[in-house]
Amino acid sequence: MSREEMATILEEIALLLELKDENPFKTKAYRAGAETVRSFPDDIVALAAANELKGVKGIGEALRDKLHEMATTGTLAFHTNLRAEFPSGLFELFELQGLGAKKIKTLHRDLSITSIADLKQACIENRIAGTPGFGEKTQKNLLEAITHRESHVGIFRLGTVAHVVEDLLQQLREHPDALRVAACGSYRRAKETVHDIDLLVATAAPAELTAYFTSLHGIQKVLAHGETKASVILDNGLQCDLRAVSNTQFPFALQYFSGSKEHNVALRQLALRKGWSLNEYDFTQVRDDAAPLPNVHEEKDIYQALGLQFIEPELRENLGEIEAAQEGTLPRLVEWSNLRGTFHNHTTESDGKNSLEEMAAAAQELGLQYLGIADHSKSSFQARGLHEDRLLQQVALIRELNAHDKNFKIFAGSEVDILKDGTLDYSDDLLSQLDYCVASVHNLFSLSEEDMTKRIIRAMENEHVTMLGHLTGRLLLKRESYAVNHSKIIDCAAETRTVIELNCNPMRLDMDWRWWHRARDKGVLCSINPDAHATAQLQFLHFGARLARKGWLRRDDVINTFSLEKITAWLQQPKAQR
DNA sequence: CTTTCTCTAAAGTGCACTGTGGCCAGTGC
Repeated sequence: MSREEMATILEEIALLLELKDENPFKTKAYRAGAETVRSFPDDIVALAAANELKGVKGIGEALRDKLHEMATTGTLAFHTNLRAEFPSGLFELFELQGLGAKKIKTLHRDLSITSIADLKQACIENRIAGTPGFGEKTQKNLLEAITHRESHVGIFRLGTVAHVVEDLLQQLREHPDALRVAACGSYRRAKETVHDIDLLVATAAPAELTAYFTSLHGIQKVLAHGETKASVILDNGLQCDLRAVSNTQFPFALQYFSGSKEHNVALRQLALRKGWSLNEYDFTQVRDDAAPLPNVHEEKDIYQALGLQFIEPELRENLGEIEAAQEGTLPRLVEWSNLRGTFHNHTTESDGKNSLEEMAAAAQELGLQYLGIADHSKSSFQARGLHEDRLLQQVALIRELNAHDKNFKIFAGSEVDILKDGTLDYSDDLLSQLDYCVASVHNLFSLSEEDMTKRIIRAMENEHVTMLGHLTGRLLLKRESYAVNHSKIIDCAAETRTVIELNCNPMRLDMDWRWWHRARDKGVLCSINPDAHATAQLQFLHFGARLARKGWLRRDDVINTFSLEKITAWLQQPKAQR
């Protein structure tokens, strides 16, 4: 049994105990146990099997025994028995906004509802309103939550698919007949969410490659399997297509299947003007007076033949990139390797999983020169936000650690809550003692657009606010953005010299890439921040770089490409002069 | 269920919002 499986079972037990109305602290202990298992810095499965978990914080006698049972037998009787008490469909009900254990229990007990499908039917038949604890409004809200969820079935976050895709690519590359391998489609264009994955392989033996592909590990179902194309559903429900083409067709197929559709339509029109037709396999002459066909070995040759600069995949949305490529004015996009540090990260002081020292070590290992620590402020109770004295202690510790290391620097900051009226959770005096500050909204999401915009603008006007955190608060495929006027925020950021964060936690990717081009043109600077709550999450910076590219950002538009010397001096300047 | 200012029993993030049902309960951050 894997570490992840053990953690998932503990989490499931927590849900089941909630349904049984157990002591809330008991359920919390199981959830905490799941987290401990996930982030344990050693081989916890082996330790559990050997019964050597005594003394691990958060794992007491009961969890120790259960982990031992799972690690040795592969199952847990306690869990199996508990599961048998409830229908399995109940679990999906937890995914609906507004439903928790208590209400699910009532729905199950009073209305025999055991799945989302049941619930939907009951809402439509008006059977929910009138049940104790449920009224007209709740029924309407539930129906909306179900609709919202349905419209997102089959959509996946970039962060969810990235490692699956990279794994499939690696397996394909290992096949001796695979000459070139690539992922295309919206994944290659770095869309924040994707519907499916398009893989491409150049080979002289297409049938062997498609057969190999359909037999790979992690495939739930084969939808179609032909000579040059195969479609499968992966274990996580994601559809994945493979196309096998010849080596000469490869650049055309790569270009074609990378899209976007709109970008390709515009490209084909350009080709027609030269007398060529462009499809997924080659150029062909369609007029007698056509120019001679170009030699194409790589994707960039296609763009060159059409009189264009090479257009990076992230930009291919037909949002001005073709015109810019004709004029030769495409930006040189920022790259992951340009990043020297990052600013919005948490530690165990608030809701992070790793200590200050561990986070700093991980950042160094990643090749960064500096790391900004921005734990939550006191109003974020749920995240164990820091009161003034704890923040000052943290600052002192950071100063002390910095004194020992000349090659790496920790910046002392805070993710300070923007309160309802736009004032901040700490005094100006305290904020002035920090190296920088990220200001974020964490509550009262239902304010009107006008009030929310005013609230955020007031915060940006504070001279101590270096940057604005996750502008819209969205959680991709889970929670809508709160209402906020992007244009006004961008204008204000330009005026007040407030940096806007590109929060690159794959759940957020906020501010949205569609706004960055405009912000950049107004002179707004970007900070790519992983919002890391654990050392491994510093890797989210990879997604950040890709989304920044998608937003047309160059190296100099992103402050965490600045060297340690430059960023140190930059932070010390008064905000108005940055 | 775990931890501890412990040795057997108590304490364990706390507030705001929504909607329902009569001044509270459930959910979410």
